[in-house]
Amino acid sequence: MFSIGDLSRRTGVKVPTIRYYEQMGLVAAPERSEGNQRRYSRQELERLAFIRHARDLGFAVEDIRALIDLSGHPEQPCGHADKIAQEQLLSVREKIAQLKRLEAELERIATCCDGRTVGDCYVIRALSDHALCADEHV
Amino acid sequence: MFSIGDLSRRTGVKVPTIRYYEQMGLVAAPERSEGNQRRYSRQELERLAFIRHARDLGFAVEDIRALIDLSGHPEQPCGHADKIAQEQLLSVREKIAQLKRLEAELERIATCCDGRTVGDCYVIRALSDHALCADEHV
DNA sequence: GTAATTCCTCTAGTCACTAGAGCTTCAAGA
DNA sequence: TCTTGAAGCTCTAGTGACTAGAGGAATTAC
Repeated sequence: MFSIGDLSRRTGVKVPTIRYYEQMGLVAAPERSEGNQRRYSRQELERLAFIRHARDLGFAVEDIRALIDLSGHPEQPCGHADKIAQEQLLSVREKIAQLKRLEAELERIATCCDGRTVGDCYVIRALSDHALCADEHV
Repeated sequence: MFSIGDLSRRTGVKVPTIRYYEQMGLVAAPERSEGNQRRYSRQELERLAFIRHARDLGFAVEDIRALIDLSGHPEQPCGHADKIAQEQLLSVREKIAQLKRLEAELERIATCCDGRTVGDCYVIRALSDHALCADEHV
């Protein structure tokens, strides 16, 4: 039996976050001690580790809920789980592409400034005048 | 004189967002028409464009507030503006690195699944068992 | 003159937590 | 056994950067 603090240390999920997940229905409400404190089993530890892992990978809470539902039905075809993962991969790739565009422009902006005062600061000018942008971001 | 809708169309910032920026003090409260509708000058259009541009580049509202303050004092040294931009560049690079790690793992997870049911679905198994991860993400 | 569009304020919701107040329980040492 | 300090409890409210909707007023186009 683990206390909520044990669970937190073992999974790296903060204590208030565990309680929040319980409220959201992502983890079930566990047993309680005589003094009303949460007591978790190994199964619940594993589920929380699953959630942590999926959150680390950027899955939304709703996706995780779907994946948990799926994992409770091991006889079903797994196309759905696959689809969720594929979509997540796509969205990560989009974010990377977007951030790379930003990186390029920020590089240009942040390394060009050789002015001495704000009046001729390239950062400020570049932000004021979109025409200075090499290409459209977003 | 522009209505809030004109401003929105010209800058690409949504109408409620413009009002939100006003509430946050990022743009000044503009003049009003006889019927109490907002009327903006070209100067305010430009400031909003500046904000839009900075947001596109991922600057936080607080950063933008600092940049606006700076741009109001053109005689000051621009080290601060430069610093904000440099920090933003660093944080974008960190995000890219992080997302690339996620991409790699998701790729592995999402392309390996040749199981037919959830019971042997690689997606679910990989999420359940962190040991299947090639390397630590986060 | 009227109808459609745009505008107004206000409250509340989004996501995934995080912080804090005020209280109770638990575990370890004396 | 007592005490003390850490950890737990519930509850409300705050974060960032918007977004949605209600209910009404002003503006614009025909």
